[in-house]
Amino acid sequence: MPTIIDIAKKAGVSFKTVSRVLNEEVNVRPATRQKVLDAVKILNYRTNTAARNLRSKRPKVIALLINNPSQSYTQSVQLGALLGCQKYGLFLSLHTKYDKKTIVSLASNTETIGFILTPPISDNKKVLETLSNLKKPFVRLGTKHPKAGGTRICIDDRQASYKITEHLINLGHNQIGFIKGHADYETATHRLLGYQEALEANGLSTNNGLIVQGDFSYASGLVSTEKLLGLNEKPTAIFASNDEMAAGALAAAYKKGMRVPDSLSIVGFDDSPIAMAVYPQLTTVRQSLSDMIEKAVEILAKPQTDNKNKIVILDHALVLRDSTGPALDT
Amino acid sequence: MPTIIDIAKKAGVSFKTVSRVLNEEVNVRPATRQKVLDAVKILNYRTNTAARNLRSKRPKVIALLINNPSQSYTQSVQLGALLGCQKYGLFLSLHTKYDKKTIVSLASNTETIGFILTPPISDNKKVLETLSNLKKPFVRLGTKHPKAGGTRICIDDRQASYKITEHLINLGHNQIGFIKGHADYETATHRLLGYQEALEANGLSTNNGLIVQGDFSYASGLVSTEKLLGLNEKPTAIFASNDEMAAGALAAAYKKGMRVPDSLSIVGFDDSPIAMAVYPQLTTVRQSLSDMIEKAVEILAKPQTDNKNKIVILDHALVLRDSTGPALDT
DNA sequence: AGCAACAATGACAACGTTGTCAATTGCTCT
DNA sequence: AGAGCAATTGACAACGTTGTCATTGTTGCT
Repeated sequence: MPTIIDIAKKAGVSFKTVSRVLNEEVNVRPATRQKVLDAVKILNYRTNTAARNLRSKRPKVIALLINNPSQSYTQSVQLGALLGCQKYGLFLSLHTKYDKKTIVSLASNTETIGFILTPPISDNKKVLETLSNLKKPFVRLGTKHPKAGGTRICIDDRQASYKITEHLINLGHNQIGFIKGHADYETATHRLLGYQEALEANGLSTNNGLIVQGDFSYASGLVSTEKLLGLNEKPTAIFASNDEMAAGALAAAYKKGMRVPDSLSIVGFDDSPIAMAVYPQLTTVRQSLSDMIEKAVEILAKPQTDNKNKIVILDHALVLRDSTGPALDT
Repeated sequence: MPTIIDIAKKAGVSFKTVSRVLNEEVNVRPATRQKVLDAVKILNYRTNTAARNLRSKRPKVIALLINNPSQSYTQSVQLGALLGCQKYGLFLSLHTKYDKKTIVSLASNTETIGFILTPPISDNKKVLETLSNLKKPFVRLGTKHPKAGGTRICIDDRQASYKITEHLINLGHNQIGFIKGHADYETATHRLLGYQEALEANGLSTNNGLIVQGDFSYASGLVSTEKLLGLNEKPTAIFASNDEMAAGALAAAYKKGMRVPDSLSIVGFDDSPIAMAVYPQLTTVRQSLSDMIEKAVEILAKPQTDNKNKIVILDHALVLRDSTGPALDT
């Protein structure tokens, strides 16, 4: 492998000048820069990151904190994180433990640039408290709440929820059941709010026992739906706060012998792979977690822009598939 | 951050001895080792990996080649890879492009330890040819075929397939449709063979037009099942070569108004998250891709053991859920 | 006790880069 | 043309570790 010294010889300059060119420092004459770049190309030079890190102490590792590695959203999270890190020449370290000790030890590692928190860790009090004392930047995914600082990246869950609820209302549904997500997730609250606002805006009651607590799992979607379908005033549509619970809702409907969407409409949220694997395929809200996390990596990788306490709101989209249909005439 | 020199002072030895202890070299007196370890603990020392990498030139990166990052199996692959890398203090670099140029450039990077190939790349002729000229170790997942060398890690697809087919036969099914996987995947062939062997062993015909070509996608599972259900001699059970196709098969059954498992049994393969998200939940074969890949990382991380051309066969398990039931009396 | 053989430790260079500061070059202005 | 100044380049140390080789300590044997 060639070193900057080899490049320097080839280009007829000092190796320090080569270093300057490679680091895009100012005050290098264009002609000199070109000579160096040519030599780099000819010798197929690649920076030795170990040497660079040793001397420059530029940190190189992003710590990604995730709660439950088996959850469906982690796939795109990991993918986005890896791709983002590669884009900026960084390394990713993945953690499913996030006690104080772990975080402090990560933060005290000079190689660590900062942290990315995924829900529900984004709103975990202890973690935020620990991080706020540590002077390392961190990005929180899927939350709007200012709390202990850090850049936040999310979609407008409330608006998305409003829109998908309105979609159901427009189909004629006026008894819409809602399965709430796990209380630790801030998104769960926003999705509920959006649902309630849409009902109110359309003159429907929001206080009729149609809201059931779930926890984002398939099992909770199933149980919650069974509860809803056992009510005297059965819902004609069910809004599950994520796709996994919507899949559970489908299962509950089938068990009762109901056909979706003929006698019951179901919507989910996330557009995870599951949404297209169930029958009928789910009407849902698409959000790109991998975009979120790539953005998060970018923010940590380029700290020059002032991102403290900033909030980034990404796009979402309503995805209409086959799990929703007109309400039955009653 | 303390350095080995600080540790050396604290422990009253030379910094070289500290280095020896940290690298678990032989020929260090236990008492000396203990003094060093105590100092390490007290000062909370952490090795500076940049310095270590610079001097030792021990390579530190594992290149993971995957075909389609959106496929369901990639989640556990990535997870296993990341965890494995962390266990051995390595870094993971993920690649979805695997043309000759990419591979050569990765291999020429001195930081690269070796490659892990996931299906169908494990049996990609071009890739194997390129790699065999490059003197970097590689591990191939999900294939038994010797071809161009490299350690192979897989389950016994044939036996697993045999067992799940036999499960259907024992339920009384004698018309079992089979949806083949994508031809590029070696596992697709083994699964077919296991199915055929089980039929033969039980005196059933294997040559009756009940084998349809799929490509491991949901859509192909759906279309293939429609074909099978359109036959004069309809199958009473369908064996889809993976869970995604099984989900498609379920959809096709529902479209026809059939109930699973009452009028049609369906089995999948992989036990991916989808298997538990559909209704009814799938009877399938569990294989742990994350175990496979952790093993792969281990093999690359500890090259001292002679693993050339070795094959590692991991366990699998039949998972009986709700998508299979007794055959109809006809 | 004396010596060999080997185990244990230490001294110091080297890895490839960036940081610091000094030296040189080129430009502007009189 | 020469002074003065900024832009550009270069010389060399330093980063924290491991590799090499020399030195010291210990054990077993005669």
